[in-house]
Amino acid sequence: MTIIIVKDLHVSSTAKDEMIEGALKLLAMNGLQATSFSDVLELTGAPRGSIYHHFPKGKEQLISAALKLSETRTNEAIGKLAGKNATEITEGFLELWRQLLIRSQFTAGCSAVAVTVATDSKDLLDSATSIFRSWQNTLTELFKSAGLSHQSATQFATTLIAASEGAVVMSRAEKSIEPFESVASYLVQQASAK
Amino acid sequence: MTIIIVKDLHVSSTAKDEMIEGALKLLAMNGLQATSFSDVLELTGAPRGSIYHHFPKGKEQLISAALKLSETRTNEAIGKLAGKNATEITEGFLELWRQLLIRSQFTAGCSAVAVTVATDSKDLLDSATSIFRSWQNTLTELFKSAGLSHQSATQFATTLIAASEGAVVMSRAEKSIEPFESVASYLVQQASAK
DNA sequence: GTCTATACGAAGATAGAC
DNA sequence: GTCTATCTTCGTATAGAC
Repeated sequence: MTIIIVKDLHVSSTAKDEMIEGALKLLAMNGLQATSFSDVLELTGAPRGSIYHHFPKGKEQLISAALKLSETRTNEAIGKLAGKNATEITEGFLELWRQLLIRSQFTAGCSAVAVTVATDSKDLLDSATSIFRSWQNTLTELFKSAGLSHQSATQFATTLIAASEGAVVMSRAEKSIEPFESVASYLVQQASAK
Repeated sequence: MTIIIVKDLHVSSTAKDEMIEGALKLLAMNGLQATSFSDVLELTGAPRGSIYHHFPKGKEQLISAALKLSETRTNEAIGKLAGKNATEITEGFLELWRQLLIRSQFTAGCSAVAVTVATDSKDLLDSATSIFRSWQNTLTELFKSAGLSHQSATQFATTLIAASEGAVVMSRAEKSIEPFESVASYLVQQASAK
């Protein structure tokens, strides 16, 4: 009897989805300009002929789809923190970034940051803005449900996002979890005091 | 009588310095890959023939010099906060970023972040790391002089840097000072409680 | 939906004259 | 130190066959 190990079981993944997925991965690791069609094709094994079939508007459309995917995914993850207290919400959000850093061995970061600091396209900047805004809104609501005032929830949500983003960049630069954990520890402390 | 207005009076600026200066500006605005020699030449008016005269190792050398310039400048600015209390140090550091955002109308950010999220060069990543590390060290010392414990100073310095970096990115995305000010307000509050 | 081939431009880098 | 010209590579995009 032979056992077949399927490395990645994507039940209904199309070539298009694979490309979006690959673009997101490369975006987070290499930045916007360094995410080329060639790289995406190499990573996904997708055929070159498919690019402009699936993304007639070219690269912007692919990147835009990748950002949209990132927004959906992260919002799903954040949504699971509903009903928890401020400390748990903070820890849960930080855990998402911690996993990204560790799994990628400090080579990956936030796709929205990568795009924001490198794009000249209004549309792509808007897509990145949409990500930050949705996190902001969701986290603010969660913190309010956890008992924080509107003002306090808003401010702490924004700070949590900003500090996480910055900490991820610092840990990528250092190739060490240390800066991230230092910031994480501080934030959890703050949340627990609320 | 004719009045001659000199737009930029750099007493002893060489073509090389102008190019480094220009590269830093473009890096902060457009990101790493989008900072091309052509753009630097256009911005500075430097002659194309000078590039490989001044930077024989090419683009990496130019970017590396720009990061070094950024490190020197920011450290000078941070150094001026010596002897101040925790609140003033925090406000002073934040003010540097606020000025960058406002002067550039939310088009510029941190060059070290731009490089970290977009480079594949070990050397350039190290240059960025050096920037974060020097801020970290300097701010930690300042906070210790202001009366904080070693542990507390370290953690707050790291968080201040991370949160500032993240807030700058968010404000660039939103093209509004709001996210930055929300984070800044929170951080100053925290510093004042120490 | 996928393939090959190719056009087109931009960017980094080099050579040699002045 | 600066100039022009050129080379190579690479990335996006297009065309047309299968």
